Amino acid sequence: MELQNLITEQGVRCHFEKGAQVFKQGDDCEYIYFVEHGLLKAFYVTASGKETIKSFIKQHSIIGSLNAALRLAPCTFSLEALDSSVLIRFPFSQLLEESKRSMSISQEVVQILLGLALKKERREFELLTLSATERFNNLKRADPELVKKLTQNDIAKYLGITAVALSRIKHQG
Amino acid sequence: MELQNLITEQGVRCHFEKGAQVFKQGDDCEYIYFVEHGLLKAFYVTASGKETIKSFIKQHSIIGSLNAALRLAPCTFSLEALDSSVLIRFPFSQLLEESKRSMSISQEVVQILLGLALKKERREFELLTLSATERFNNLKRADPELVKKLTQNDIAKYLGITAVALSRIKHQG
DNA sequence: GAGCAGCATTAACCTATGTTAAAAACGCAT
DNA sequence: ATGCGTTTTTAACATAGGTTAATGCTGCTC
Repeated sequence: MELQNLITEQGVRCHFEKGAQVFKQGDDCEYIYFVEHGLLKAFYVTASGKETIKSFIKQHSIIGSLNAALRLAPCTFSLEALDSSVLIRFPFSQLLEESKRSMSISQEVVQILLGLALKKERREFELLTLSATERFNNLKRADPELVKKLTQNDIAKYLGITAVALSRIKHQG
Repeated sequence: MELQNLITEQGVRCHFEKGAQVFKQGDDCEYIYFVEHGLLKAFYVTASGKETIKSFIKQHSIIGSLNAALRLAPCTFSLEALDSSVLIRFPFSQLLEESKRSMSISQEVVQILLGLALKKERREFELLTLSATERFNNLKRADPELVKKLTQNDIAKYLGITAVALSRIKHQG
């Protein structure tokens, strides 16, 4: 857990109230954030103003816009606290530097990226092959606690449908 | 390019004719494959028999089922040659071992995983926020050559729609 | 160049989800 | 408990995409 120590010791702890934005789509933000506690949502807003949620971020996960962290482009999504949250911010470039110096950090980075890739693959699978109803049932099964905490609106935006459609799904025969 | 050498020298070269399956959904397959040349598709088949394409794999990319490679579960998708293809197969566990021994290999693995995560993120974004028409236009823009080579059916399965719907999209006003 | 196989298009109808708007339920502050 | 703002549900209608089946096109093979 060398990486954990590095981030906790050298990172900057930031507090965000419910509703506060950590970064916004279009920002330059070269940090990654470790969630000490709280709950957040990462979401896209399309040109027409429609919001869709990429993922919910819980305690002890790491989040950041890869595009922005790698300095390839501005953030592709926004990050907002759904509950009062404490994050530790750490420059991604520094993480990559450290990973070049320390074998064990490099290994931890590999593990984190593998975990990320697995999660993204599961999400891609669901979006590509399941109906909204099936995706909703999956989410309830995978994380019932989370479903209880969220508004219908945020659940719907995560599933890629509207709150109206979600309400129909929940009450259909 | 230490990793490249490792794979080319110690991996096993395999030839697949058009239509041949490299591995099938449900298989145990702990290898990753480097595509020396050719074109392949990675796809899911649902319980009801519907096929959806996860990605097309071109020359010089690396492909494998992460779930299977990490020995967490059987392959979640199948891999099939769309053209006669030459792949070099390499055990994923060995790659992780080597990456523990060599800093530069570990760094290359990080780079590959970062690239993979970026690609998955783009795909997730498209599936979540764009209509089938927009996804089709994106694909044409991003890789017109690929679009020319594929059948309408495979393009549709990649977009998450049917060939009938794709035909409508192409010919609509 | 006739016949066949595989792919692409078209048409008709069906279903899931979107949109808008109104009504109902809930949750908090006083 | 009352009232207000927010969230959820319901309803009515619109649209994208699915399903099935028929038709048309392309390129082989003989």
